[in-house]
Amino acid sequence: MEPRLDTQTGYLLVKLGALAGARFDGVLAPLGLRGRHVRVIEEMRGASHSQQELCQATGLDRTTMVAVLDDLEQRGYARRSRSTADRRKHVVTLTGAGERAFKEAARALADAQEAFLAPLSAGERDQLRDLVERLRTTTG
Amino acid sequence: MEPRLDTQTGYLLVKLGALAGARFDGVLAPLGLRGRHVRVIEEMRGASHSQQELCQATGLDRTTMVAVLDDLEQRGYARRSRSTADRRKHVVTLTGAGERAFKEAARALADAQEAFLAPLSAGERDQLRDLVERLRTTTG
DNA sequence: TATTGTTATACTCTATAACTATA
DNA sequence: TATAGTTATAGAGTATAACAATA
Repeated sequence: MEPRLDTQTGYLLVKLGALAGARFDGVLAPLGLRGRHVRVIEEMRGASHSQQELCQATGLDRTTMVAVLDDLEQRGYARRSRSTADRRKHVVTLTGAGERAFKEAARALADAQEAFLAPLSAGERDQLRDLVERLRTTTG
Repeated sequence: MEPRLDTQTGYLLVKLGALAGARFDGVLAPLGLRGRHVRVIEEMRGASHSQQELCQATGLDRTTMVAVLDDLEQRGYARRSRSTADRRKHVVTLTGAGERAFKEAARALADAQEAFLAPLSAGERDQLRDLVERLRTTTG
């Protein structure tokens, strides 16, 4: 007899990932953000990028990027301006408010992660991180 | 400076879970099944159930269950019949073809999991399974 | 002709609610 | 009136393709 699917590592990984994702979404929601916004902002920090470059860095497609930047611009977290070098491109820059929003989001996410991993000891968390990272870089 | 989000355990867990889910979906697709179908079939094995009971066992809601059972019935993997005890209920039973399809799917999933976890040693897989399981039962 | 950003369209999912047939 | 199953509808999410402006 086959072992129950829901006792297997693969299934557990899928479920745990979904659970973690929901937690993180829930933490960002009160800030009016979603994961993708945070990832895009993180990418913008320190330097300006074209939308194209942001797409490559984050893996979002360009139509999604338009919507994300619309959101960020509307909240005053980012600004778009035409590139003088290539007028097809938009130079996207992070505002001070955007930087502050990122810090707040990063803190909230770190707290949520801390709570999520709380059942494990420090050593076990390191183990988990190592195993997961290796799977992701090797398998994925 | 904050550490990159994509180097953190929580983020890695979310991504790895999504990756594993995509793999498993990909393995089931050629069989014309999705995860939910397999979970429902697994629940039906050995005993008959009402749709309601299948919903409780799998966490699917009843409108989704209708679609899943439509699929399974169309493929000849399941049959619905009126309960004589309570004619509102459908007694759902697994067919021989359904049982065979389940075995095939379970094997394909086991192979996919094996490949997915291949970068880890047997001991590390046990570790991973233990850590993930504990997180899921404690945190989730 | 190709590229950047944008908009429009269509498709999938899901969640809700309305409907039927029984109880 | 409540329950089991079904169907219909609407909303969000995503992916594709068409479009405008530059190059």
